[in-house]
Amino acid sequence: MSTTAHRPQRADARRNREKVLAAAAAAFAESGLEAQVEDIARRASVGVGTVYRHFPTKEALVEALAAEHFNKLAGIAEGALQERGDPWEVFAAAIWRSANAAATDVAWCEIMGGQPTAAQAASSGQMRLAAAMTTLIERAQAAGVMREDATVDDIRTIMCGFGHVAAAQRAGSPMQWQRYLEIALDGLRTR
Amino acid sequence: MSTTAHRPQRADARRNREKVLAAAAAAFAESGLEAQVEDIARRASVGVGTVYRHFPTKEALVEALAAEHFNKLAGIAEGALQERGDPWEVFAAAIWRSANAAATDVAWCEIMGGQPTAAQAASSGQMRLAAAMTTLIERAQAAGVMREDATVDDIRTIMCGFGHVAAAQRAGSPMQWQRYLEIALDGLRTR
DNA sequence: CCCCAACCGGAACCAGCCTTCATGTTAACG
DNA sequence: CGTTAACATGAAGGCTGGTTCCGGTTGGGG
Repeated sequence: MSTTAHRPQRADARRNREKVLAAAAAAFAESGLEAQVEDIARRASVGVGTVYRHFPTKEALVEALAAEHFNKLAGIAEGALQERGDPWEVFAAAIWRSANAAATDVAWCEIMGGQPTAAQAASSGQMRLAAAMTTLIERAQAAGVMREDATVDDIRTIMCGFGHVAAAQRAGSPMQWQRYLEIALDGLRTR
Repeated sequence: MSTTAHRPQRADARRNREKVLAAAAAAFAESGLEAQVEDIARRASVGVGTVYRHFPTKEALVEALAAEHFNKLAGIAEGALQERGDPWEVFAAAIWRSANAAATDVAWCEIMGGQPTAAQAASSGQMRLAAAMTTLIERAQAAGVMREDATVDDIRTIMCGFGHVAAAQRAGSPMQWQRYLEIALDGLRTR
């Protein structure tokens, strides 16, 4: 009565799960969150039913990818914690790295741009990201290179704006989000 | 064969058109662009068919309101052109006035945040807004109080981000868009 | 090799929402 | 007041896109 996992998971099932995840990542990256489940299934060479076997809902799929994204962002921020040098440069470089990672992925931008779901807010990636960012900010402020009143929420807000700008202008002027970041970062710096 | 307007428009028709427009403005302001046509009709005490008699499509209704909004923004910017005083203060005040006008109107924020449709881009409001903004920017730059490389497109981008931030966070922290603007404006200023 | 639970496929289903249309009503001109 | 074209109504239509479900398939333990 304890071995619920006598037949844990079939090999092909696991394989399909990965295919779906990869296909979803590609579809969302290209078309944003409005990519259709059927398109994802097609890319994975799988029926829609299979997608739903592995993820109860389209949103669950999004959530899974969002978690991945936030983990990557957390990784970038935590990496920056290790770096030596001018705290401002360290902070700014982390932001630029994050932006560059997200900019080519429409869904990633949209996730950053939208307000986080309950699931996201509680995800470990978000927590780690917020923690690392807080330290980066404090260090920069201690060195007197970042405005004293800046908070993690401000960064979140700026990155939210970034996400929208990058997602919205993927058709128009492609590099406008870089200008956006230049200006916003300048606004965070001490003068 | 010239008088196509023998019976130009019935009085009640004109009245209904206004009711629809007002109802749409209210519905969009409250629920954003995803407000439903049926809701608009209900608010106007009118059938959906009547809405479609006056506006061929929901999008046309949005377009009409968008034009109104851009005219208001143009008015604000042109008003600023008349003002005396530090060009930075004049510019910044115009931005704040615009933001405050839009912030309580979800659809307005979404319109600012989305990329402009062809119709919008060609609207007289947009043109006037861009023209006035350009002058405000040039004056500030001439006075040495705004970064030299700033352009109208940068302002557009920043206001696009603003729209999204304000619309996205209407549920969460309500005043975060103000922080956003503070920082972005600081980034535009000369240090 | 057999068998069964796990798994797959994709047509059918369903809900939300914009739009149309056939029918009934009304302003306004003569 | 009669006539008519303009107008209003809201149920029905149709499209889009997520989700379900059942008949068929298959991995893998015995």
